[in-house]
Amino acid sequence: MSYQFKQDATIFKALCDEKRLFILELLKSGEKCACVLIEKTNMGQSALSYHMKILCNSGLINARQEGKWTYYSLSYTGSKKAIQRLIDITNMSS
Amino acid sequence: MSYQFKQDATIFKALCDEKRLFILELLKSGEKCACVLIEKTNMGQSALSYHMKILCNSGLINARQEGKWTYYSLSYTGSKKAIQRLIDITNMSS
DNA sequence: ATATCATATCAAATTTTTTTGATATATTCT
DNA sequence: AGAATATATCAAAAAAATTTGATATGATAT
Repeated sequence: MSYQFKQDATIFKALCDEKRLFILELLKSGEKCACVLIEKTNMGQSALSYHMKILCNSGLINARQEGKWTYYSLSYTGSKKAIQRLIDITNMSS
Repeated sequence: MSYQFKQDATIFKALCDEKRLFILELLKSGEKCACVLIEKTNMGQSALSYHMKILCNSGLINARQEGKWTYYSLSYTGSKKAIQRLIDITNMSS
């Protein structure tokens, strides 16, 4: 399998889980601290950390460290790229 | 988790596997019979059938029966919907 | 310096997804 | 009708993803 397929799979893997979709939904209203996400999602701390890593690796979100807190936000660039890839994959560019 | 998250997860689940991305790539050049996909993907028959079911359920592809053959093709409607959902999820509509 | 807090990482347990081989079903061919 | 073919489905095995609890790391507060 090509590098492109691997890359694309990583992007859409991030989107194929309901909990991660809920996290993205929460981020639509703006940057959130991990602690807020833990609270709103009712997830354990390490489970949230696991999901945030998958989301970060996909490029769909950005992480920012501030002291002992980590803030997450939707990535404009990552989102644009994901949409473009989906358009390509589904042949909707032609 | 809401119905919408479940629906969206089903769409992106279809896209998070390299083999399914390869199948979609093959379909970009037009409708293909299952037997052709088996050949080009080097998959077992039942494995292909499994993946095609996931792709069909996502709405991204259409299946058409003709005699003993099944033909698959990209779904324009499904693709458009998937792209729209991704735009929504990533807040790129605003 | 020590204690506390937020988050990351690890390993084991659990759950979900995928593969494989066998069988079922429906269609065509003889 | 009986044989052959294409695909779907099932159940078991294998592989991958997720959860959980414990521990590590690094920052702030006392």
